[in-house]
This record gives sequence, structure tokens and C-alpha cells, in this order.
Amino acid sequence: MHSDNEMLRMRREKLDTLADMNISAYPARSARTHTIDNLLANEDAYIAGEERVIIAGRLNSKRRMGKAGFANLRDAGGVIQLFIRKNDVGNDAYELFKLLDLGDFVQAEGTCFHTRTGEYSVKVEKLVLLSKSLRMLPTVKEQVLEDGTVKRFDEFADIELRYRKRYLDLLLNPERRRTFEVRAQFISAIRRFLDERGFLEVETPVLQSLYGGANARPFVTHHHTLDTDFFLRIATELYLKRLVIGGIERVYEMGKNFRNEGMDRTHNPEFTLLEVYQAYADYNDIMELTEEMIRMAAQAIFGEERLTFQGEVIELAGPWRRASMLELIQEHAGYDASHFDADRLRAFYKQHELEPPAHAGPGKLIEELFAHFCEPKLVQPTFVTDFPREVSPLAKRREDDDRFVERFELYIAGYECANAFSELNDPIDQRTRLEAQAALRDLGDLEANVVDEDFLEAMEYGMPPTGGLGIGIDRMVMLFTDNVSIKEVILFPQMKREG
RNA sequence: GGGCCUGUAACUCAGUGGUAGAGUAUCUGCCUUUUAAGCAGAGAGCCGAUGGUUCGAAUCCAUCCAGGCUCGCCA
Repeated sequence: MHSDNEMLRMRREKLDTLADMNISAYPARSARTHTIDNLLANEDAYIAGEERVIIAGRLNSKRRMGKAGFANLRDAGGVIQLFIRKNDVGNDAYELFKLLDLGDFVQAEGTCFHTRTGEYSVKVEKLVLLSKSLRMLPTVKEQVLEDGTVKRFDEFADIELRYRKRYLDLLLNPERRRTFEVRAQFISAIRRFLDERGFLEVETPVLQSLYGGANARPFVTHHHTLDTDFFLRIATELYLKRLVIGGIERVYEMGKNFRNEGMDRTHNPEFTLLEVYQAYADYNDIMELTEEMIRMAAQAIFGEERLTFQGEVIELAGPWRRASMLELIQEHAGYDASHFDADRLRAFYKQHELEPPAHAGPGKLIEELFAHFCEPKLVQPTFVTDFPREVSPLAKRREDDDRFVERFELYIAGYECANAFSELNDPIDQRTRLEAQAALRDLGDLEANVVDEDFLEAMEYGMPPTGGLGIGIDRMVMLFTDNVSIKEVILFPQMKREG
């Protein structure tokens, strides 16, 4: 009887056996002197020096033959083989070795040597149990092929299990850790870049009594003492602008935002967003900042200004292309939308058998055309400029043509990576635009902005001309790690409750 | 939300109406330089869930749950 429950029972019985042998299954201390990557990196020295080493880690595989055996031990830095002979370790330790299961943490003391077949190993003289594993790890065997690549058998590959039990994913697919290392490196490169340029990192409220700064439905939660509902922020924008008004000329926040929308390959309900504001800058300055920042991150992580995504080489060396939305629609749809006539735009939709969005004016219709015809084509980094004012309630209008605003989005590999504008700082215009959004809301657009009187009041005190930027960190990490699913770059992505 | 696909042992998967299978893992025995160790044997499953059709269902039908791809929605 070796069902799942029986497995657990058998391992619990081993705990009793260990107790009878006076062996603690969960000792408080270990005495590691060397990490495995250290041993691997200095093979010749350890073999020649016959130095005693104490390593610790998780038992990865075990091959026992009568009165001797081999096992693989893994710690954070690598795997090394242990060789254990009854003659060397004594009867009790060898009995312990026989009781060990895959997944147990052990400490091994001994010297390094080469086996008969030439494998670099530790000849164990002392073996200590550090922590007993009660649950059987999935079986993954590896074979190192002649060309050095590792062939894996019965890989732990079930996507759902990998996300729900990420610890097993990291343990059984150790190369997965690289994704999260790159994520950390990317974030720290961005911080370094902004800090060096005098930007102040701040933290603003996650719980807000009004939400704004983006078009999205919020999560709602309840504060019991105040008996009030709060919204989880959908953007940090309105608070960061208050700080610019308060005299912090360069400010940024990198943090979780929450949007109550659909989940798919590129959307997780909670995601990490960077927002940056720079007083006395406009969207052209922000384009330069963005370009330098991303290029610098690539340099820090890859040592070169390019990356490969889904087989496409993305060239990050500048300057990146800048093209207006209308220009790109002309280029990819062969259509001149500069007339801004909603009826003619709808006719073009019909001609291409596309459904125009509800409640849409010409600006929205143009933006949707862009999304449909152009976004997937923008593989190399491209700043898309001159968005219709109608779809940009927080951006400053262009002085030469007020149908447009001073705004850009950055596209790389068909993904929207950044959104930025010369921020609106005219409080009267801002009120008009927020009220227009509120009107859309009354028409049933649940993602339209609400009017934030406190924010408007702050702006009435005066806000300098300011350039602002938002970057979806998760999507950038997808690019940098060659992943097409946001779930691969978030350690614990949102999943439905198991039914 | 629509379409397509998937769900069988701890892992990876066969099995399309007639007694639930394989390899690995596990357990027992042998084996003191193995390496996807080997040899011999054993155990292990509510076939995602619930209903239905049938003498009989992992298999056919319906509904539901979970996941993937895709379309729509979505800064």
C-alpha cells in the first residue's frame, strides 16, 4: 500500500525509527563550511588539497549498492555527488543513509576526489540529517549528454502545478530561478538609474477613498473601524502629482497596482507599475529618459544593448524610432485618419469587418485602429506619439493642434511597455476633462475616471510643467526573460480557487 | 464571455463500451566507484466532479470545476 497517504505514513514511521536511533530529524543547527558552487569552481584545488569540507543541501538522487552508495546533493549554487561507504562512515551513519529519502536535507563532511569514472565527488566521512522530508517530491531524473546539455526525464511540467506550487517549480526546474533573478536585476537597475539622476522614491497609499490615474475598474475593500469602503489603487499618478505640486521635482514609485479586469497572458490582477514624474520636463525629455533607462538595464543584465525575444533580436541601441499614431495607421493600414470624422472612421471599420467600440468618438476610433493594425507590427522599439486628446484625460494638449495631446507609448515586440505624457497642469482644463470622463461613466463606462476634487484642489495651487512616465514592470520582465506569459514572471500569479 | 484542446498512480504518459496499464518514483531482497546504476519481486488509482444512456462507462451524452491556446474585453 503506497498511496499518497501511505507514503506520508511510511515517512512518519521513519521519524520513529530515527528517534530510536537517537537521531534528531530537525536539528537546530548546521555547520556548513563550503557551498557547492565553491567546490565546483575550485575542483583542482580541493582535490589536491585534500581539505575537509562540510556541505549541506537537499538530497536529489540516491543510488545505493549494498555497503556503499552515491547520492546527489543540491544547494542554491549547484549539485555535487556524494560517495558513501559503510567502511568510511560507520554502521550508524550508513543506516541513516539507507533511511534517507529524496528531498531530505543533509550535511556531509569529507574530502573531494574523482570517482573511477572521473566524476568529481565528495567522499563522505560524516553524515548528518538536517531536515526530514515527509512528502515525496515529484521524480525528475537528469542525464548529462556528451555535449554538456542536460536531458530531463519526467520533467515537472504541468503548468498549473508549476504556478500553484512554485516552490516545486523552482526546486525541480532550477533554471526557472533565472527569470526571477533577471526580474530583480531589472528592478534594481531601474532604481539605480533613477536614484543617480536625483529622483526620490516614495510610497503613496494603496488604499484610497477615490481611485484614478488610469482607466480601469478597481477592487473594493472595507475598513471596519471607519465603516468605509476603500479602493485598491489602479495607479499612483494622482498622488505622485500631488508631490510634484509639493515641490518634489523628481519623484517615482514602483509598486503594486490592482485592476479588477480580465486575466490573460499579459494581465494579472495585481501587477507592478513604475511611475516617474519630472518637473520642467516634457514628453520629449521623457522619451530620452525611457530610452536610456531601458538600454542601461539591458547593459546591466546582458552586457549588451540588445535582447532576443521569441527568436527576434530586439536592437536597443538608439535612437529609437518615433512615429505618430496617424503616421503608423497610414503605414500599416494604408488609411489616412487625419480627417477625424467619426462617420468616415466607422465606414472604414465596416469595410474591414471590424466592430467599432461603443460610445466612441473619433479619437477612440483612431486609437482602436492603431491597436488593431499597428501594435503587433511594432517589434523594434518604437515611440508612438500624438494620441487623440479624447483618450488621454490627463495629458497636455498640443499647442499646434488640440485634437492631440503630448503623449507617447513605447512598443517593443508588439507589447506596450511604457506610457508617458506632458502632464496636464491646467486645473480648469483638468476639471473639464475629468467631468467628461464622469459623463462617460454615467453612460455606463465602468472604467472611466471619477472626479477627484482633492486632486483638483491641489492642482489649483499650481503645478509646474511636468513630464510623467508609466512602465509595466512585469511586461518589461517578460521581454527581458523571453516569456510570453505574465504568469511566468510573477512568482505566485493569481489563480482561480481549486474547485 | 465565445471557439478549440486538456484533466487516468507521486511525476511523464498509453488506454475510445467488456476485470485499470507502462516507465520513473516507492517498498522488499542482492550488490563497496555508480550515474536516467543494475537484477529479481511487490504494492500503489473514486480515470477532475455530478448526473444520465447502457446488462456493463476512464471511454458515449449533459452540466459543472480547473488549466492551456485563441478571439473579444482590458493603458
